[in-house]
Amino acid sequence: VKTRGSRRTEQREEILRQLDGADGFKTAQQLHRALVDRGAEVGLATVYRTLQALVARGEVDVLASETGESMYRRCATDSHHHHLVCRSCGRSVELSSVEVERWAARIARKHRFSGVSHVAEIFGVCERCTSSV
Amino acid sequence: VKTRGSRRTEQREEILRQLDGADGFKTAQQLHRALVDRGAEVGLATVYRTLQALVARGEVDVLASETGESMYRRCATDSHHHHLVCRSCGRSVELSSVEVERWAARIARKHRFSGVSHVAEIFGVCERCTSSV
DNA sequence: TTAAGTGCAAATCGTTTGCAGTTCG
DNA sequence: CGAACTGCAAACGATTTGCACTTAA
Repeated sequence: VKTRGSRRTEQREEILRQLDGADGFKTAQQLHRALVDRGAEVGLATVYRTLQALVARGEVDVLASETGESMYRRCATDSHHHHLVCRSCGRSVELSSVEVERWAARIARKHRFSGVSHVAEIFGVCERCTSSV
Repeated sequence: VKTRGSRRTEQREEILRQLDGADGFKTAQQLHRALVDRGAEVGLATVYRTLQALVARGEVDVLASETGESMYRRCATDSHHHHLVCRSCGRSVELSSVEVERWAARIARKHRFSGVSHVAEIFGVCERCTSSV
């Protein structure tokens, strides 16, 4: 286990800036492309490494898209929550749900599973994307 | 769109047999390894192609593991449902949840998202695996 | 100075595909 | 016979890593 993300570097700032500017979940590749297009000099590997570090520190949320790629977003809430994600643009809404939490806990208890975690994400097409097609 | 899985072949039978024998979600690679170990002559590509076909026909369930790999299982219920999956052995329990369905529908409506789908899986370690460590 | 960070290219890993040779119906 | 199917190896796309070089502290 290395100590990562302890320094302030140009590229790290750029990546954070990009994350803040995004209004939804983006893949590492999308973020990198955006950075390059914008003129920022950051390598793809660095984007991956940085995102990894940010996730480890809990500063960024990851979720697996329906196709299996990891998507990242800087979330407002630092506690556990779920998302409603637009399949088309990645725009997302943070959700906290007592129902889901209770459901997961109840099921786990019932079947005597330990070390339980759960994922619950809703995918769809947001209003803006629906009308722009 | 091709017509796939219309024939009865030796390898298809082996794969189905393997799926029936499994008591939880398995990756394509795990299934393939098991088949080879058992002496069945099936190529990895065939396993992937067959699983794909089975999923398309709704005879098999897929879900993305926490690490992003696809895991397959022959499910009893043919309608939409969720799972409680053991991280250690893959053993799983099928769940149907009115709460989750209602929650997803309510959230989608509220934010005016269309074409909505959702995933909700619970991961943990089953009793048997917990005690065998 | 020196551990942390970076770019690049090569390496992984899961999965898909092109193709030539089988096989089911 | 002809469309499905198969194996194999090459192709892929996302992510990781080895390495030599740079830089923050």
